Amino acid sequence: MPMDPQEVLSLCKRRGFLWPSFDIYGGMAGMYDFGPLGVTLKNNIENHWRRLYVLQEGFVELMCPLVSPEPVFKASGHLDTFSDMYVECTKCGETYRADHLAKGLHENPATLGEGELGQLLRENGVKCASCRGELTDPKRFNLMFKTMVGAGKAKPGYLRPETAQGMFVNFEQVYRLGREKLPVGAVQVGTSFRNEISPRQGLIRLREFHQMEAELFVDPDDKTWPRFDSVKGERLLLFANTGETKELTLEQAVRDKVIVNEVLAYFMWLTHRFALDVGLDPSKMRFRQHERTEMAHYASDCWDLEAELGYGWVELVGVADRGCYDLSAHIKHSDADLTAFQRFDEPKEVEHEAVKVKFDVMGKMFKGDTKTVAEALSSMPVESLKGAKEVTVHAGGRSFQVPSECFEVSMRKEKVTGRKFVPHVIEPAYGVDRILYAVLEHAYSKSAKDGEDYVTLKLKGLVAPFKAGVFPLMARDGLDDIASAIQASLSEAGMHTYYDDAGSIGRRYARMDEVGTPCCITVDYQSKDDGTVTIRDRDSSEQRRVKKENVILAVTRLVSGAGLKALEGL
RNA sequence: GCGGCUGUAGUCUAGUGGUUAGGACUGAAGCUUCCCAAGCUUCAAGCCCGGGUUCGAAUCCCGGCAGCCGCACCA
Repeated sequence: MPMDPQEVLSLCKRRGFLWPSFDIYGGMAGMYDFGPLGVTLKNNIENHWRRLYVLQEGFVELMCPLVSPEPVFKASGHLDTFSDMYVECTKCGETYRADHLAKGLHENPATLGEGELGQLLRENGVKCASCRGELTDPKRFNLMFKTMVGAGKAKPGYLRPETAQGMFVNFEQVYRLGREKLPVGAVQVGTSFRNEISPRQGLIRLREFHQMEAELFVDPDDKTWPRFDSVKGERLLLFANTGETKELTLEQAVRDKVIVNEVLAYFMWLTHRFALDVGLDPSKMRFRQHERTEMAHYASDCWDLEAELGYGWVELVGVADRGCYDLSAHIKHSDADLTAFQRFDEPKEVEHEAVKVKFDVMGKMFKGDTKTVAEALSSMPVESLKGAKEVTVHAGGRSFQVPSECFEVSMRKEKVTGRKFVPHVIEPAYGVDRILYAVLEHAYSKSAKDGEDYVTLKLKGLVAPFKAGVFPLMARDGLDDIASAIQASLSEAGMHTYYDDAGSIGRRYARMDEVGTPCCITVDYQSKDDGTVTIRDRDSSEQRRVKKENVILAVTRLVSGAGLKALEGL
């Protein structure tokens, strides 16, 4: 039975995980405040992710500004493709994507400006599809928040719609700091912004949200990953865009070309691993391959990790092979050298056919155009020049007839010490808020106790905000002193705990169950006699006695999911 | 952004154009040597915001904001 998200969100507010922002001023759609438990849960999720990507896989972490100058998004394509033009019906108010209406009227309507597009629609007499009413002029709506940086001659700036660009524009630094070797990867964990038209569904579509993105720069001719072998027998459930659904080992998936390459497969596996670690239910998870039409045009393959939630199947993570698109775009717009260089073991003598321009002949013929023509000629494929009496060269918007006296094609020897290339990018992009919500929903468990609903959040110890509750059975007779000392020792050991001496013991257990605390320590009268305390496991609600000096060890074991039997001898 | 539905303490909810908006849970203080939301006493907390109609509006109307559903959107 699907969970009602309202119920989960209600618990989130009640217990201090998160709630809609700016409530006292009427609220603002698409914005959420994180409360004490939500912040801790988010930190725990993010830190585990760092453990995998930074510690285990060796990515380096960056932190870049949220506000970026316009050229960044001109290069990335966000300025053009992230903004859509709309027209509205003046009669019934229906809105349409202007470029969709212009389909068939122009070969590429997406390239037109507001004015041109408006004119095109008017000339062709396009009317509202539902009521035949007149349409307004196209209006641009960009999903990026715009601002101005500085006063006076202020420059436009945009709140970043993804963290990825920070890694791309810093490729030179990342490559250099990685000692100029590939593969090299960078990650960024932080806030991004999209001015969504209609935010919906709680944490699923926010205007201000959190991402954990990794950009792995690889040699296009070597899309392998050193740790692949250790996981190649692991299985993933794959919904391919061919319509087939298969459970395959990573090795099979790569061999059968279901997944385009090894490194992509590896990071899909790592994503799966991460999802299990933070407590997502494997029976409500799948990888879905993007349809060819849905994939960005430059991507060679893209898979989403989806989770089944009360909202349906929701994308949590996208793992894409983005080819050389991002770095090439920044090379083109910035003129920076965002390439990698692979030195050969031995320099190679390479012989190849090359065009040699005879400037003496050409200069007399083309005068001031010589340079332009020569450059264009040199960049033409050698095959098209060989044996030709005359070739047509297009340069500077003009055509030139160049006779063969002006050049010759000959073998040329070159010493090549290595190859220079634009790395390809493998991008695993995680949506923190969606993952956090999915973790909560998958952990949400309701049972009947004395005819009433009893809610337990079965969070993994790894992500649980509190690792243990610490209670004196009675807040007197010295039980409270013992309990306080135990809490202090757990804090010192780095564990976030919750001390509670109020109300009945069952109520205190219930409070902890509802926020997913894996275990509770209770100091009772026996503790005074023999120095033991009880430790209760959340999911079974059973308890064991352990010596109070072993409490840290006991909590550590329960948090790691070892179960009560791991407490033998403590 | 469009259309439909909705908005009462932290949560769930009752409510009639008319006195002090009712209940449950939660929360707080206390009592009860008290291990699974027990019991008792006391307390705190609410009509989304702004206009209008009316002698009088939580209730009717309009606008805004927010939520849900559908459409559109989701590089």
